[in-house]
Amino acid sequence: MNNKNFYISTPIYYPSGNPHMGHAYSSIIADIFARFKRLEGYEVLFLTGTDEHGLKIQREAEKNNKDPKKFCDELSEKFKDLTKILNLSNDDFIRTTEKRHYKSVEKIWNRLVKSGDIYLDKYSGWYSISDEAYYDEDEIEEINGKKISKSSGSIVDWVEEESYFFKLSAWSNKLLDLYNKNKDFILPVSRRNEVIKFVEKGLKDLSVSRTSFTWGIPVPNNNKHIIYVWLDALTNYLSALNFSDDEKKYNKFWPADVHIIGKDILRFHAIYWPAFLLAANLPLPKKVFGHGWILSDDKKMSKSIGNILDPIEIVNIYGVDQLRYYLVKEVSLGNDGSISMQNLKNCINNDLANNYGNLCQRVFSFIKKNCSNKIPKDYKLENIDTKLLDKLKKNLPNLIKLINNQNLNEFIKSVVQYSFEANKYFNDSEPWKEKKENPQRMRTILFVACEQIKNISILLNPIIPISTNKVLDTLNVNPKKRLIKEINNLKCFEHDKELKDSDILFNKIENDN
RNA sequence: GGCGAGGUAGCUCAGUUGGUUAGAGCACAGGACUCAUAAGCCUGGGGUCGGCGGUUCGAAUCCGCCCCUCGCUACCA
Repeated sequence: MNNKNFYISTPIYYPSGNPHMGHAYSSIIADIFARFKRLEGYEVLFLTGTDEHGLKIQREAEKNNKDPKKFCDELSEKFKDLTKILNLSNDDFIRTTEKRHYKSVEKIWNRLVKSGDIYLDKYSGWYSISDEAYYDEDEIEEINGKKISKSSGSIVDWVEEESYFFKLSAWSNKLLDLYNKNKDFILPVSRRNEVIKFVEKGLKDLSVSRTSFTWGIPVPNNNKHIIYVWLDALTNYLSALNFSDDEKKYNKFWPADVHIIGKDILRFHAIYWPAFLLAANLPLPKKVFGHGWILSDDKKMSKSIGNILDPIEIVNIYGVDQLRYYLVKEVSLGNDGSISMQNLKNCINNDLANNYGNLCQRVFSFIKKNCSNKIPKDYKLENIDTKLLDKLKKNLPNLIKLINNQNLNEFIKSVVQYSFEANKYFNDSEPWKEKKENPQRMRTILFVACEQIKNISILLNPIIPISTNKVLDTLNVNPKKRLIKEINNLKCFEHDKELKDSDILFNKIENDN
């Protein structure tokens, strides 16, 4: 019951090319949840990494005249760089080419063989080399004596390949049970329905080995085969716990609390992964959250349209907190979301610079000029003050719930609301008038403003950690007190210390058009 | 084709079990103030809630039909 551990993962990324906005988005939202759980006092394991096997990587490596491992070393490094650029708080970075991963994949494989869920058979079907895809009988047609794919028009050949199979079909009912009993297992709900409908149609056994290429983990005791990349890749979530030989870490963090993924890999996480685990008699992750895609000006990003938004470039120009904030504010988590440079600028200027940033600035500079640069301690709270503070305090359980239900958008909306209110409070209280008429009142207003800035900063900390830490540094709030439970604890300030110097938090962005 | 989701202000969306003049943010216009990044605060315009029909004292909210958009439809990940 007192389990204060939390395990969250991003997908492991396929490094066949450079990191892009989709990777950044998955990572950022996972990071936000990880950071929030830490603020709640949890011990968090936040995992990300790279998925490095498979035909595509092998091909890309060959194209670049590189050994696949070396090829992956270079690209994986770029994904590691991205974790720094995005200021991710990941505790580990797993690569599927690591020894610890090989060992845990082999362990899973052996368990599946032992349980009788893996068997050797033949895979056969109409295969198009150019499409790299198999087609069903009804997806092909015969023209001039040649079989071709209806959709792509490419020639297909009948091929037969020896393959190991996983008895996926045997698990349909167990999976449906799982979806039924755990309404939260697949989120958002729309995705859950998709998966259920899909499974209800019945599942075929899954081919889980390949002999047509070599870049992968060999099947134990049969080196002719390598293990199917998804069985390989999904196991990373266990490898990072040293599944094969460290029970302590495994027991502490498994099952995972949530796998954050993109909707494109939902099936693998919501069907294959729990099926593998069920068959291996291992506990299942508690939640799989499939987010939508990031579109640029309502279109999928592509080189030919020229609408690619590069996360690294945006971070370089506008800053990492700015990108993080914008992505989670603008995109409704779970749905596809459209982003644009114009909206990014508006968002930075309105929410960050004018609202939160300027709130801090106006309060801090007022204190500097009128209170010897120290947060007043002789405050006497009046109705308007407690009303402001209590509103946030009372809503706190609800805010926590929003995060734990992955309702990031509502969460941000609420927090921004507090920032509005704090600005209004400052306006309405008119400390510049009280300065002459009632200095005591002025000091109270400034204390309350600082307290609310502290509270808002803690709440925004998982989203914009660098900026909020600057604010909390300015306020001399001990890093150990930057926790959810310290919200509305009026004793976090060291009133004898002067405020640290603070620069402009968020520069406004000039519109050049 | 089959299954599913959705169409609410210029844009992004909220609208709980049907109930008084349909809301928020952004964008736009005006006003008073000055502590602050010419920021903040106040006020305002703007919507036949996809269309038609039905149930009801009353529907964005329930039912039917139609139009439009999007997602899933198995081994590339």
